[in-house]
Amino acid sequence: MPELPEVEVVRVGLAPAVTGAVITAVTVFDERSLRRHEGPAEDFIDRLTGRRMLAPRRRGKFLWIPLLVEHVETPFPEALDGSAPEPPTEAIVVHLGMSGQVLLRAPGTEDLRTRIRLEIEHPEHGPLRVNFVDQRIFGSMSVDQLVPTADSDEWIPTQVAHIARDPIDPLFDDARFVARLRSKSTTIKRALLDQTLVSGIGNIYADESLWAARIHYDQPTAALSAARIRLLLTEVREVLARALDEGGTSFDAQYLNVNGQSGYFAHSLRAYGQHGKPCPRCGRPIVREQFMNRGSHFCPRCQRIRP
DNA sequence: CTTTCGCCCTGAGTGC
DNA sequence: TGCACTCAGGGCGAAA
Repeated sequence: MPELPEVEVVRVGLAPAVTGAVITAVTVFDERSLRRHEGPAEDFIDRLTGRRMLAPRRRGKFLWIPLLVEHVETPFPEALDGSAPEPPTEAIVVHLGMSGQVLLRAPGTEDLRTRIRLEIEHPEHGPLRVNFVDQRIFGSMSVDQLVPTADSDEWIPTQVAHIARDPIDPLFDDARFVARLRSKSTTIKRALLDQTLVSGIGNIYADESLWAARIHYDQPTAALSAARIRLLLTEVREVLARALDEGGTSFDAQYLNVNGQSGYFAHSLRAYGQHGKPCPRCGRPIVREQFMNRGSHFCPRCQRIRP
């Protein structure tokens, strides 16, 4: 399941190939991968063909590539006097969902279950192919408008505007996160998975972070001290940083990074998928329980609900 | 308003 | 061997 580290690996891998490149052709093999695009496939294709891409950006699990404005006719008279170039107003937004992959390929390369394909031309690297592959089709590509953020100079896609900053974002507000958690009537894993509170965390890194912080997944957040939430944030960052160091962790063998290389680093997981195996801290078997229609893995000795 | 729930989706794996 | 069934879960709209 691609979470923040996997998406960041894709962003970093994609950056040198797409930044400055022009999209020369677009093929949509499965319109279901455009579920987040407003408009038909023809609109998606028309908006992208001929456009030049800028450096890819990311927030949480969302990835987007801003598109340079290259109008033949100048829309605003004041731009005629050689003023600064227009900032990008649109972007390609990519979400990998459960099984999405962005594969950077030589021209002509085919990949099984390619849903969308971009042919691009880079000024230095020449022609390349970007295959968006997605087995379960929970992921998507779309063209979206960029809108200003309230707390910085950057612009983000409208689809991403409601998503909170992620824990490794320098502008992530720890104090605000603590305050929001403590004021909610919810439990901690729900909160970690709520992308409007903190983004980028999915089921794997939620379980890993909670194990590291010794917090039970169903612990009510209102009963957590500010210090304990701050400890959890520290562990979240530690877990994400370790996964980033390893190039993006995923238990899912089908996860491939941008070059098609496997990103499988299951050996670093301490709780997720480890049910029946001894807890690396106390030796008691890790337990798996159903929670929110997904699996929750935890140590029943180290992680207990506190009043 | 806040919180929870159900749906989307497919191929690998399992059991009879 | 073949077939029916289960499982994985991110995000979002609708319901409570």
